[in-house]
Amino acid sequence: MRRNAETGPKLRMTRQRRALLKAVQQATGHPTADDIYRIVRRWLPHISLGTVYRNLEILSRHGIVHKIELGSTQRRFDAKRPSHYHVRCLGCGRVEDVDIRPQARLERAARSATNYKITGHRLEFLGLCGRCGTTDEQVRKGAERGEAKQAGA
Amino acid sequence: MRRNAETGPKLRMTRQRRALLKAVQQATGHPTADDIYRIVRRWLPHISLGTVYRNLEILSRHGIVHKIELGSTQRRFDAKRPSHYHVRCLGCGRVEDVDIRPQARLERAARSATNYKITGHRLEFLGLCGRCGTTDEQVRKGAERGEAKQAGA
DNA sequence: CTAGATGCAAACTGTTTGCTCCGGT
DNA sequence: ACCGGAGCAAACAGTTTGCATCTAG
Repeated sequence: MRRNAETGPKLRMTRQRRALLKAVQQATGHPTADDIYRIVRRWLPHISLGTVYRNLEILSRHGIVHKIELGSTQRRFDAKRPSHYHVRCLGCGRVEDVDIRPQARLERAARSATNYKITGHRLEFLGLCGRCGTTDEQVRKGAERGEAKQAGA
Repeated sequence: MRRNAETGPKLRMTRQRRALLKAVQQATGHPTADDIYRIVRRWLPHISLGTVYRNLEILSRHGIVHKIELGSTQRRFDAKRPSHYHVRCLGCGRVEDVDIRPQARLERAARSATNYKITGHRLEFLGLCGRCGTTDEQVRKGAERGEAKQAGA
């Protein structure tokens, strides 16, 4: 099943596709596939998780939603927006946007430091959110769960 | 089994632990747990994958090896070295180091842009390695496999 | 009408864990 | 001798896939 990533076969706008899109857009933060599944089931109780994954994948391939693959093994998605960076709370795992403009200079630097054709970059900050930052307890819990804690990975 | 992430109980230097360490250090690039498993079995044919994971986790908790969790859902490890950045080839998936010093300014910027206690960051570049950069074919393959391709995730 | 999409369930991959026996210190 | 560690297998979480059936265009 050869398929060109850019143009692909024609997409059909099905009920579930529309619902998925709506869910991703209305979801605050950066929902996981499962979060989205739960939301969409409010409108389409019989939608299957497979459909959610399939569509999230397709939509992200078409640049309509954005797939986030950083830290942890679980993916998160968000409505496609201009590139931006994220913070991940080491305590509770939540992910939020960081309002810093993408630094083209980083890619320039990487370009001259490697022999790769650099096409992009991902930057994620690690730390403690307001809620978790006060207790500190969760950091250890996080560390025990195996969440990374050092910089510059 | 409460366990302090920083100090922990005393570590025992077992045969398999030593082998694991050796494997991580001698492995070129950034091996996955499974790569390491294969290497170590050359010396300890009966070591179990569980042991590999357990130790990699422990060693990384103690800052002896470095766990990389970026892109893809599979983890990679390397011998602990000063923090550094990585490039991931969108064609073949290989991961290499990028020789750029960690940018403290990024964390400073994130600190003022959020209300998180920022403790670190991870930066990964995406692109095509020398081998894949020429064909371009693999990019589409990568896209089909679902590898991300846009920046600033 | 028909290629593409869905639902469902089974399969997979990578990782974690319970348990019992083993071996560093 | 003690207690952390090893081996093994079963359990998990997240994601993917095969197949028969449906549906948007």
